[in-house]
Amino acid sequence: MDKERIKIILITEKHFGSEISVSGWVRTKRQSKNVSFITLNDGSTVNSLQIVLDMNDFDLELVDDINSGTSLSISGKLVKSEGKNQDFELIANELKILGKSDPEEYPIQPKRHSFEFLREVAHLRPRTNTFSSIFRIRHSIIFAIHKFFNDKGFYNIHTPIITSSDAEGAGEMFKVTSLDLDKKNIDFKDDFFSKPVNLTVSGQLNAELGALALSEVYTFGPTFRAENSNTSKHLSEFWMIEPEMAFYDINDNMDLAEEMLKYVIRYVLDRCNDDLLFLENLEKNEEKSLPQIQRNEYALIERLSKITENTFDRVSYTDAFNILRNSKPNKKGKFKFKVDEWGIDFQSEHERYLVEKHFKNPVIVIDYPREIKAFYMRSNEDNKTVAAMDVLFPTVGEIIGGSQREERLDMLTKRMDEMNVSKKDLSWYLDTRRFGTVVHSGFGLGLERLVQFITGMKNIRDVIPFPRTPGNCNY
RNA sequence: GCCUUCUUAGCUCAGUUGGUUAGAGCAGUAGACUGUUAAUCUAUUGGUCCUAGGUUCGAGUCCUAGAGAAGGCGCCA
Repeated sequence: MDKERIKIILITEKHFGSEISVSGWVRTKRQSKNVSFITLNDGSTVNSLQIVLDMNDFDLELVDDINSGTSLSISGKLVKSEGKNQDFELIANELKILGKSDPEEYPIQPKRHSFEFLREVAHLRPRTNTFSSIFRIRHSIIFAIHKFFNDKGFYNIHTPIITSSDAEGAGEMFKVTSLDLDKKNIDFKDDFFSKPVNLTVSGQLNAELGALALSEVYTFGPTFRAENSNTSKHLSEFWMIEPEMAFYDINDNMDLAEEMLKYVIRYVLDRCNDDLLFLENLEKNEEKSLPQIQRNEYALIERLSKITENTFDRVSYTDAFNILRNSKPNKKGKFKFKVDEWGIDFQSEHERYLVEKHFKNPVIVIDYPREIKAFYMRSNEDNKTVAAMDVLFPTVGEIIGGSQREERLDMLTKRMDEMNVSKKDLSWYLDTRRFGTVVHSGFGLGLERLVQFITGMKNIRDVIPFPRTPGNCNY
């Protein structure tokens, strides 16, 4: 007898009419005198398998012990369903309870729970349709990213998680130590690495070393930021993809970013239709209680399809600045931060206006003022801007930040001096410019922000299995 | 970190200008039911109204402080 996962049973007909065995967790049970129904899910798909129990064949005591959350192993015959909501059902002839679930204690009920409540039981939320869908889609996104780069000949390199570099300026870092912090007069020379070290905030500088040897590389690793950020778009621990390519200028960099995002979204559209449909319906139901203006103009799957079909808009910082300065909300004083002086950094409200109101399309903004960007970005001819690029998406905002890197040693060291970045600490980085430097580019993609966009989830804490945020590190 | 709002049963929520013994649906429990679909029907258990002070004859409701959460903002991916 075949032991099979529910996904295979439901999408192929190969088991129809035969004896099979399945295992999974009970979603609901509907019990009556002569016949009972169990909705069984094993996480392989958002869809569940209906199990039919003829009550003449089973002890009442056994069936009474089956509740939401109970794990079961069942053998039976797969037949055409007499009910309306499913094509197949399993007529059970053997049933074994693997693990009981006390219905008075089990927090997941067969009803709608708030995401806030499910965050408090994050260890059990993968048992819900919503979160199992999200985590299956998250897997497909991860897999598609690796496949995209592998198919293009990129090499995946692991950049360090513990780092002695703190010159990247990407935010507050978590310190890593094996010292007893209760002791006074701590000297980091006595610490494990004989110096202070941190958790990484970016693999970029290390990835550049790889690119300047293997030409095209990418990192895909955890990233840690100790910023006290309390928003629906920030995590203290998240996953970042950072491709880094030798012989790519800023235009090649933009082309790659756009191609990658479209590839990944297409991949998910092609393979996760059931999960996307489920999330789309969830979103529609949520939006019913919202005023029209707060609802999405297009349903989830259509939003994703549009991304893959249309070319991203590309605009220089200066042009975007002029669009914003001349925009209605700016003239009417609707922006909290007025757009009046060239050189300001765009705020969330400005990015959202560009993407959602002006272009109504993903936008890549390039050539930002040098003063608001990092030291390693390549200076443009105008001596005012750098070859930076930010990919802005609807709802989630900045999904990618990247640049062409400054490959000219004299220009790079000049910027480091101006911005007080230690040349001594980064001498290994400068060596790439001393020995066979080349034009190169790269960018960073926040995995969770992409998952957020693709699943339509409003809060980033709901697209990572175990979210870490200020004051919150459980499980 | 800042601003705003919220915290009532296991969950989702109602609770009037401060006024008897704080309610509903779902879940749970007991029973009924020949095919259900978050099954249905009957009965029923369940409360530190976030915490600590205060005002008042009287506080779920008003005030102060604290804790936690959500949304927005900043920092960024």
